[in-house]
Amino acid sequence: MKKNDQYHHGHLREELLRLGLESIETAGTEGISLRSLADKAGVSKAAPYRHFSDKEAYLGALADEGFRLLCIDLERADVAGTERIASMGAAYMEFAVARPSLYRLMNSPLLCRLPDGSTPWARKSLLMLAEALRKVRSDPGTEPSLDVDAAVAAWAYIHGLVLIRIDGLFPRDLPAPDWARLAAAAPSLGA
Amino acid sequence: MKKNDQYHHGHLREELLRLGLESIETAGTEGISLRSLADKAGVSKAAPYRHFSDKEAYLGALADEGFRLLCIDLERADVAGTERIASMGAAYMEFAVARPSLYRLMNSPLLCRLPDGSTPWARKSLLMLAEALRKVRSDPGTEPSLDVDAAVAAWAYIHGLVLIRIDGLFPRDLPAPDWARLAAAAPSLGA
DNA sequence: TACGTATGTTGGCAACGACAACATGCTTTA
DNA sequence: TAAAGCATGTTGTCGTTGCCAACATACGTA
Repeated sequence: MKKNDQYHHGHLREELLRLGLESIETAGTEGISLRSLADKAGVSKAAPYRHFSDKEAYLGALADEGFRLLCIDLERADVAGTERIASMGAAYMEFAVARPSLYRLMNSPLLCRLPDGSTPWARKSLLMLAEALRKVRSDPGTEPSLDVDAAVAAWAYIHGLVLIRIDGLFPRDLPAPDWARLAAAAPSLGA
Repeated sequence: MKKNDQYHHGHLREELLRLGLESIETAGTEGISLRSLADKAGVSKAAPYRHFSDKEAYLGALADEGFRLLCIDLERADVAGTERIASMGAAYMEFAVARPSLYRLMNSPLLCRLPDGSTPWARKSLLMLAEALRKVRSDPGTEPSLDVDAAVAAWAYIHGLVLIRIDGLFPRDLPAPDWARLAAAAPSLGA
């Protein structure tokens, strides 16, 4: 345990990411400011700039932190057998529903503006989905190679489904869709 | 034609929306400020607040303006026959690719925070998609009723596909998917 | 021990959203 | 027609934010 008010925080970078994950869902992505985070960390307003070149770099790091958490959930859901995709699809949707603002940040155009290699977990999570899809398809024993278009189709479906749900795009006055059933329908895609 | 520097602009609301549509793709959604728009319209910084209660109300109006444009494109693509959905799917993707920032705004969580009935064109465009889907399915002559889950499935697929494309989420170093073919695959959904 | 570097602080600037108080000009009606 | 009322635009201001420069502090290392 460190003394309370020392000049150097010690783990400010990790603390800022932790605080970001904590407040993004309550305050929304727009409600996150480096100044307010610095306040919460008990540190001056300019301190975050010692760890992140600008706000976009911080949000990029926060997004990748989100992908790290997603990878953990996907790993846990990666059961063997035919229900592999359904299980991962459900885990994927549960993650997004539990952390809607973070999920949006993770899939925002911000990511592709970041320097290559700055979001390793984002790449990892995509490869996990693609690999699971590949395994399911090669289970019958035909082609073990990855069909890019099929993977994108499945990804697009679950991604769109999740966004329509968490963004509240579906009209409130119409009968609500069966989200779980729709999420489980992902494997029937890309024939 | 009106005199140039008169006290009252006359069509400020429409002008602000027009300027917004014009600059959103070049400056990005984050780059839009009511102040800069007021400048471009040759009007003082507080003038926009006479027409929109706050920035969110303006962005909501801008989004609905986008849906109006989308409705026009969808209407044009609503050809009769079996390729109805493929045609509308292509039009949908072309719209989003041509106006990525606007498309993102139109499908942002902002919409569901707006008062009911403030985005009539958003509703219209969704109903157009659902109606087209219904027609295709009843073409064989079985059930004319709308299957909500099937409509959401098709919507989610094309929505996710478009977002993955315009947000640049697909890794640049992997072989690019065939977007057009994927978009045309929408009708095979939700069996 | 002294120096260099990483980390944190203070002060300040410009842009922005939003509000209040005021100015202007159209519209309606007495 | 004239005055009242309202819609619309202006000026001034405040608080917040991103970001930079100059400075302070502490840690590691030669």
